[in-house]
Amino acid sequence: MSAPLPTPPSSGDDYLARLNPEQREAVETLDGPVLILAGAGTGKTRVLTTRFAHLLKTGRAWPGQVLAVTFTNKAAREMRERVSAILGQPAEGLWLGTFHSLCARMLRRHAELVGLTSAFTILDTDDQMRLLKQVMDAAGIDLKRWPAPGLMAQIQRWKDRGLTAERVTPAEDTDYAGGRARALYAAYQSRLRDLNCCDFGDLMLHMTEVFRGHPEVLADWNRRLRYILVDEYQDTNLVQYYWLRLLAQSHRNICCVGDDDQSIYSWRGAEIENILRFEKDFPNAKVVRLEANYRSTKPILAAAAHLIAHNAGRLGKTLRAGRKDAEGDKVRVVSLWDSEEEARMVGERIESARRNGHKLAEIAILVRAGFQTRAFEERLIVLGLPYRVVGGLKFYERAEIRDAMAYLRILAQPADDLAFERIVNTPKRGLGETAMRRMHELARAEGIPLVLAAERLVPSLTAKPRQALGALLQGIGRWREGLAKEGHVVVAATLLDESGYTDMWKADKSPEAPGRLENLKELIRALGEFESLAGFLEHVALVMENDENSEGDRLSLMTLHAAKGLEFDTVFLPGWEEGLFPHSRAMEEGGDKGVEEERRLAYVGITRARRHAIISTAANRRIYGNWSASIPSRFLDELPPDQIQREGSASMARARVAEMPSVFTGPSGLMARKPRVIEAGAWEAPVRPPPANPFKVGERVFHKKFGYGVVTAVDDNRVDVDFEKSDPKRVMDSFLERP
DNA sequence: GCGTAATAGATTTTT
DNA sequence: TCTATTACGC
Repeated sequence: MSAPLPTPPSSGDDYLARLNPEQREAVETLDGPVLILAGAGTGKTRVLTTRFAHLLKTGRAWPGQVLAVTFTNKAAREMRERVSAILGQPAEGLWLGTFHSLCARMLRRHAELVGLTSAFTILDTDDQMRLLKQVMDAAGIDLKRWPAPGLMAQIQRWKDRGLTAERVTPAEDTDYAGGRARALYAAYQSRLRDLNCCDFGDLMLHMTEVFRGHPEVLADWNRRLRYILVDEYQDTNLVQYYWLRLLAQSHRNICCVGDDDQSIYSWRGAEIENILRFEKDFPNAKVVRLEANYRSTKPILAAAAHLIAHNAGRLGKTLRAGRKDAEGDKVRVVSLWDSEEEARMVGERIESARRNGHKLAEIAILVRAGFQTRAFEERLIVLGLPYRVVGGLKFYERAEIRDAMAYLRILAQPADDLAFERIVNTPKRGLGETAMRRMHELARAEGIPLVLAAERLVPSLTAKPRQALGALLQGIGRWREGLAKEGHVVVAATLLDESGYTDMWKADKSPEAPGRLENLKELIRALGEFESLAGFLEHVALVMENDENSEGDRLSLMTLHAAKGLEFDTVFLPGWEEGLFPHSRAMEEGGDKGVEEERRLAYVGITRARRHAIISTAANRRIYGNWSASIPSRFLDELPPDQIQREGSASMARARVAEMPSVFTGPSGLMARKPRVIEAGAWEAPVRPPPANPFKVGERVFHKKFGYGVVTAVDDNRVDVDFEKSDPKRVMDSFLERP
C-alpha cells in the first residue's frame, strides 16, 4: 500500500513537503476529532504514518502517549517501519498494533478484573468450537438439530456488539435451541474462565467491560494515551467502537481513517454506520477528504466511480487522477463460453504479458470465492507460470502446528484441558471414547484438570494404553522441568521426538507429510526468536503469519477480500456472474444492503489495478461438479460504456456449439450438461525454448500439489506423471522434485 | 479402538 | 466434484 509520489525517501524534516494540500491538512490537524475519508490509492498509509511521526517530531506526544490501531498485523508492521523511517530511528515503546493485540496487552495487566490471570491463553477457532460443543453436550443439546457453528456465530456477533451474556436481552434469544442461546453463551464463558482462556472476541469485550466497570482504570488509560489513530475505521464493529470512544472520551484527540466505499466486512460484524455517524459521535469533527488517486489510470478510476455511484447512503467522494501518466487502456470486459475458457484466456494473457517483459509479481487474479482459484491453479501449472495463493490456511491453523502448540501449552498451563485433550491421543495411544469419557467424568466430579484425572486413571487401564498414557504423563513432567534447565527450544524439539509426534508424520505416506515435518522445524526455529514460551504462545495466537511461497517472481491468486489494501499493475477479475458475484447468499441474507456490499467489493477489486483491469464473465460454470448456465453480473451494466472495451468469444462459441445437436439439448439457459466446445486455437500456448530435461521415464518424482508419482513420458520441459493420489497429469518440470 | 464406507453440504474470514 | 464428518464392521 504505497502512494508512489515522485519524491525520494528521506529522513529529514521535509516529510510535510511531500504531501499534497489535502494530505497535509489531514496530517497537521492534530487536536480534536478528525475523520479522514481516504479513497482507494490516495495515500492513506502515508498520511497516517506521517501524522504519527509528526506528533512525535513536534513534541506533542511521547511515543507511549499515542495509540495507533490497525486491523492486520501487516498494516501494523508497515506503520511501525514507516514511522521509524521518518523518525530516522527505530520507533520504540509505541502502543501500535491490531485491535486484538493491543487489547491482549492491556488485558494482561487487568486480567484479574474479569476473573482471569495474566497468563491466560488465547484460543484458536478450533479450540473455541470444541469447547462450545462440550458445553452444549453437557447441557443436553441435540448437536444434530442445533449445530454448534450456528451458536458460535451468534455468540461472536453478540461479542462484536459488546454484549456479555448478561446484557443479551431475552427478546434477542428466540431462534436458537428454543431460547437457550443466552444460557449456553453464559456457560461457555464460565468454562473459558475456568480454563483461564479467552477467545478472540473476548479480548475486546473484556477490555470494554474493564473500562465500564472500573472508572479508575479507564481514567488511567485516558491520562496515558493522549492521541489515537485508527486505520480502516469503516471495518470497526461495535465493541471496537465502544473501546475507542472510551479511550478517547477525555481528550477527544481521535483521528480515524477509512473509506465507506471499501466496507466489505459486515458479515464479520463490521458496522459501516460507525464511519457514517462519525460527525454525530464527535461533534465539531474535522472531515478531510483525500480524493487524489496516485495509483490508477483514468479509465480504471472512471469505471470504479461509475460502479460505486449505484450505492445509496455514501459519504461521497470523487476520485480524481493524480498521477501524471494517468492515460491508459480501457477496462476490458471479456465474455466467455465457460469457466475453462476463462481460465485459458487469463493464462494466455499472463503468458503474453510475461513475454512482453511484465513481472508476474505485478499481476493478480482476484476471485469472489475461494473455490474459484482451483481452475486457475490447474491452468497455471500446465503453463508453468509460478503463482502463490494468498490467504488459505494460516501457519498456526495447520493441524501439526496446533498439535505442537498444544504440547507446549500443556507445559505452560497444566490446567489447559483443551490442549491436553488435543494431544492425549495424538499420536494414537490406544485411548478410545470410553477412556476419554471416564477421564472427563473424573475431572468434572473432582473439579480437577484433565491431566490430573488422567494420572489417576492410568492404573485402571488395560496394558497398552496404560503404558502409553503413563509415558506421556511422565514426559510432560520431565519436559516441564526441562524448560528451566535446557530452555524452551531444546524442550520443544525433544518433546516432539519423545512423544512420538514426529514419528507419526514420518510414518505417514500422504504427500503432505514431508511439508508438515518442515512446518514443525519452522516452528522450532521461530520459537528460538523468543525469550520465553509465554511470549511465543501469544505471538503464534495473534501474529504469526504464513509467508511461504513469497520468494521469486510469482503472480498472486486471492479472494477480493484478501486483496484489500494491495495493488498490482494488472488485475484479472473473473467470474462476474449473477449468483457468484454478486453472490446469491449475500443477496439472500442482506437484500439490497447485501448487493451494496458486493458492489463495494467490486469497487475494491477494480481499484486494485494500476494500469490494466480485465473483467470476465462466463456463460457456463461448473459449480460442485454440475454445469450450470449463468447470466452476466449486473455490475457489468453499471460500468461506464465509454470507458470499457467489450470482447468475447462467448457468442462465437455458442454458434459453434449449436452445430452439435447431440449434446446441445436446448436453449442455453436450460442446459444441464456442459456441451463440448471445439478448441479455439487462439488460446494454445506458444512455443518455448527446449531446455534439457533432467527427468527420465520411470523415475519417481514429487509434486507439491499432486504428491508422489512416476514419470511416464517427457516432452521438452513438460513431463507426464502418473500420480499415486491424483489422476495422471502433464506438468512443468520446474514443479517437480526428486523425493 | 480404529479404519473404511456412506453421506451431507460446500461465501467472504483482517484477529 | 470434493471434503469433512459420521456410521458401521473388524
